[in-house]
Amino acid sequence: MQRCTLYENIPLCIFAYKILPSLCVCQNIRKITGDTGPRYRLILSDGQHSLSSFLLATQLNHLPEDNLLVPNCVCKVKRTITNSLSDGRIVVIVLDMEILQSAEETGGKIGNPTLYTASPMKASPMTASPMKASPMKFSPTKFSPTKFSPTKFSPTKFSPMKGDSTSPGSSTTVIPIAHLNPYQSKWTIRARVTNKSSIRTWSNSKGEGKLFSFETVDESGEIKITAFNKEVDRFFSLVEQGKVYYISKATLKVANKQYTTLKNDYEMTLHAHSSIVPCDDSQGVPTLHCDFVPIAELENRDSDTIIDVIGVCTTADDVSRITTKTSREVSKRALNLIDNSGKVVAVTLWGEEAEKFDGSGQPVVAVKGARLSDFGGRSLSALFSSTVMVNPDIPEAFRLRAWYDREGYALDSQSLTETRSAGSGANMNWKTLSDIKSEQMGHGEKAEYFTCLATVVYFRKDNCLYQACPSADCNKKVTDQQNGLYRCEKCNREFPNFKYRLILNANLADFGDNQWVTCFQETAEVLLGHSAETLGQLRDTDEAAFDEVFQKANFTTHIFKNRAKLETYNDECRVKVTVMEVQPVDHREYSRRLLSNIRKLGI
DNA sequence: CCCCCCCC
Repeated sequence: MQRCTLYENIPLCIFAYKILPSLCVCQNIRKITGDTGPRYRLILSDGQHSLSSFLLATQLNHLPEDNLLVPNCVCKVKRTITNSLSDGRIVVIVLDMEILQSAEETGGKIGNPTLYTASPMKASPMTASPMKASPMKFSPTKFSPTKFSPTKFSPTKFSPMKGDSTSPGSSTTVIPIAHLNPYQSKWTIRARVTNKSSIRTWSNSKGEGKLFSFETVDESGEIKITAFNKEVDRFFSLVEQGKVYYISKATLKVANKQYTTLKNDYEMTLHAHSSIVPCDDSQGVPTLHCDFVPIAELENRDSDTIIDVIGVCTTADDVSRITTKTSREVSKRALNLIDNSGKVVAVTLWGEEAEKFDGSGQPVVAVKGARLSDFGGRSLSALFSSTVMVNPDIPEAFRLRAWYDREGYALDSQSLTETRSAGSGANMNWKTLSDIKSEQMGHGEKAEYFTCLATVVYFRKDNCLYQACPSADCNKKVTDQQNGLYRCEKCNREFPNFKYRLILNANLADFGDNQWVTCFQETAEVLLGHSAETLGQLRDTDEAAFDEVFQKANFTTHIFKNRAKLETYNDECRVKVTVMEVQPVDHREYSRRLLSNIRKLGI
C-alpha cells in the first residue's frame, strides 16, 4: 500500500518552541465552563503522540460551536502561546488554527497515538530539534495531500525571540505588535505614536470618567491603546504624536471592529502597572506612512473612501459651532488645500482640531485618513481616526511649499468643492425621475426645483414651432392673416414678419422612470442644437433635414435643471415639469450621478 | 470603562 508523508513530522512538544504551522489531529475536545464564558480544551495528536495541554483561545470558540473542530478532524495549528502554570504544568493556547479536513472526510481515528508524558517545557530547544520521530502516516484514501502544500520551514525562522537588551530596566522581551495577544503577560512593544486623541469624558449608566486613546505602529503592525481616568493623568502629557515609546504591562482585549479601522484583532488598555517609557532610538520603527492622492485625482475616487491628502492651505474658514442631528455641539473649520495638480479641495476639521488650527502663513497641511465626500462635488472630512499634520517634515511638504511659493500662488485654481457662493453645488437638489412621483414633487404651495441626469427618449416634434410676434419683448403667437401680414393680439398690431419660437415637449428617461417635460425656447435650442429660426426655416424648406435634427438629438443625455409645479387643467391635477436649464454631462459627472443613484436605490 | 466620524 502506498503511504504518504504529511508535511514535516513535528512532535507535539515542539509547540513549546513555536515551530508552526503544524498539522495535527483533534483527538478530543471538551467544553469547560468558566466565569468568563465557555472555553474548549483540546487533545491534539501528531499521529504518534498526543498531548492534552491545549486550550482554545476564545476568539476560536466558533470552531467547536459550529461543529467544525470536532474529534478526528485534521487541522493546521498556525499560532500558539505557551503559558506555564505555577505547578509546572504547561498550557498551550491555540490562537489561530484552520480546519483542513472534517471528521467525515478523515473517516475516524487516525494513527494510534500514545499520550506524550515528558513535560515539553523541560526539553531544551537544543535537545528538541534533533529529536527524531517516524513520519506521520496516513492512508492516501483517507487524506488528500493535495489539499495543502506546506512550505518547508526553516528552524531558525521560528527560533524563540532573542531578548532585547535595550528594553528598559527589565529582561522582558520586545515583541512585535503583531505577536501581542491576551494570553501572555510579560512583553514590551517598541512603537511610534501615530495618532493621539484629546481627553474625553463620558457619563452613562455604568458610571463616568475620562479617557484618551492613541494609535501606535511598529514594523509588524499597529494597535490602539486607551487610557482611562488615573492613567489619563499619568500618560496624557507623556505620550506625544510621532514619538517612539516602550510600552509594557497593559491589558489586551479583543478589539471591537465596529469602532476601529486598525489592522489588529486586539487593542490595549493601560492600567495601574502599565509602563510607557520614551525610546530615543527610533531606528527601524516606521513613521506614519501616507499615500497621498493628488487633489485632481479625487474626482475619480468613490466617495466615502478614506484617503491621504496633502496641500497648501490657501484659505481657512473661521472656526464655527454647529449642532449635529443628535443635538451635540461641535466646532468645525473648513480649509482649502491646493496641490500641484492645480486643483483645490475643501477639508473640514472638527472639534479641537478645528479650534486649534492656525492657517496663517498658508502652511502645508497633510491629512492621513480623511474621508472623501460628495458634498459640493468633492470634499474631504477629517475623522477621529485621521491624523492632521501642519507643515510635516516630509519631502512632499517641501516640494509643495517650493511649488506654491514659486508658481502655485499665482494659479487661477479650480476647486472640486463647489461652494454656494461660487456655484450652484448646494442648490442642485439631485433627484431621479421616480422621485418626482414618490416625493410628490411640486404638490406644495411653491414650485419645486430639482436637477436630474436623464436621456431624451422622445420629442413631440409636431407643433413644437410657432410663429411669434416679432417685437422684442413679445413672444405671443401671431395669426397668419393670409395676406402677408401677421397679427399679434397682445400688441394689437399687424406685422409683415414673425419670428419662430419653440415649445418642445420631450420625454425624459433615467434608469427608473420617465417623465414628460416642457422646454421653452432657450432650453429647446440647446437640446436640439439649433436656433428656433434655423429650425423654422428647415421645416419650411427641407423636412428631411428638419427630421434629422430630432433624430440626432434623440437619446442624448444631459443634466436637466427643472421646475415642478402642480397644475389644474380641465379639473385634472398634474405635475408640470418645465426644463429651466440644460447642461452637458461629462463622463465624470455621469458616473458620479450613476453611483449616487445606485447607492440611493441600495443596489 | 469609550465607541462621537458630525454641518452646510
